Amino acid sequence: MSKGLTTKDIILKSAFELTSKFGLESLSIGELAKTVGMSKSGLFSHFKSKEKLQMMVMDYAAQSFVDKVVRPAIEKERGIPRIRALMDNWKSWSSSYLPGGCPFLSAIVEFDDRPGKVRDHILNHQSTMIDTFERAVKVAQEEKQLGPSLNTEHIAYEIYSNMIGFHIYNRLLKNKAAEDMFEKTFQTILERSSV
Amino acid sequence: MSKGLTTKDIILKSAFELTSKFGLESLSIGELAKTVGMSKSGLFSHFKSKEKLQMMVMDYAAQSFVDKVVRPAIEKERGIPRIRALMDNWKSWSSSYLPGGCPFLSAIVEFDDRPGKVRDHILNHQSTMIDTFERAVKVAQEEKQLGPSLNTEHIAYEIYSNMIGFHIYNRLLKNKAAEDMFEKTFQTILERSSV
DNA sequence: AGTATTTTAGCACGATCGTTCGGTCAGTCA
DNA sequence: TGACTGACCGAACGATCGTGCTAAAATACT
Repeated sequence: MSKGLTTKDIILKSAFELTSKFGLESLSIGELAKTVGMSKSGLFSHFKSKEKLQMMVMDYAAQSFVDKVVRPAIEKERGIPRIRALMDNWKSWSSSYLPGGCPFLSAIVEFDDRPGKVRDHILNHQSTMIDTFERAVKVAQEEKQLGPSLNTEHIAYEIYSNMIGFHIYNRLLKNKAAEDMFEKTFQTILERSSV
Repeated sequence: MSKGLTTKDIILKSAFELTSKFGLESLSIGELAKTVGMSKSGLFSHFKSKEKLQMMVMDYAAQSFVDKVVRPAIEKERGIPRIRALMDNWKSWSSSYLPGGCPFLSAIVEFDDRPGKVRDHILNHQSTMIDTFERAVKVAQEEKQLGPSLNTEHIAYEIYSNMIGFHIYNRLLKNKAAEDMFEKTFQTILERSSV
């Protein structure tokens, strides 16, 4: 492992945290260099454009999501326990590893009218994330814990909407009942879908 | 009505559209001046800081939401038809009057880690919006179209989450089934809540 | 040890940011 | 008619933006 890789990781970790708090567009190279304690140009030479930095930050975020949310969930038993674990892991991920809001959500919102490589990159990651939910639902279906005829894409949509709704209620609105409503809605989705 | 008021409205309309596309932070005074065809300083003198401009843009957005979504819905009969109208009006509002994404959503996401007057302002508007949903649900309850014991705050949460989820699926992910899933989820929320 | 390669800093560039200032021009009212 | 007001512009400010160039410092390799 070369020194460069380590430095790059330190930079990306800081960039990830700044993105969580202020978004991908507000992430500036000068500010980032200041927080990691190196020169603007020294930092810049690791990436070679802001676009590449932004995409690497999203990769870093995706990696973090896979490590802390998806992988531990896959080790749980197939079916509903695995879906349950995805929800739990995601909640602890966003409370323990994100100093601000969800970097995917802000990236989506910021870039949905900015066509280009960064937008496509974000879209890819987000699709993968939703696919993960849908696959977990399908597995529960195979395990006969969920009805055989239900629309798995729709269930994934409802799970996703519930997560985003919770995230906004919890973070911006600071609504005390957010977690409770999130749980109740999640339970309802499952019950309505069970055999 | 003075000339200034008219000009200010033109500016705010443009600012509203730019915000819808690129967010409240990316809204720059120079760019805005260019799109409305006046000088940066001439435009600036109408607001007196970027903060005030941002807050006025949010006011403009809220006014537009009330005019196009809330008020027409209130003219419908009390109860479920009114909730239905809120959903329909909101969908046509975001497709007909927004050149980009929902300005409230982007503002929320951008500012939830930027304490200050702008953040508080956004929070106020968003709370009002959610209150509107909750009140419509309560009215349906009074009309005995929805169960007497249900948690109206929770229903408003589910309606809101469904809207945000649809918005993201529809706009960023360009998912063809987005509208269909939105409708099905909305129906489910109502059916589950009816007496 | 000395050489080659990578990593970092320094400096500068053109552009744009929000903001201020001085001034012009039209309209209002005494 | 003359004083005053408000809308608007052009120029400029200090700061910061992303991005190059060059050279020094640090590291890896022989």
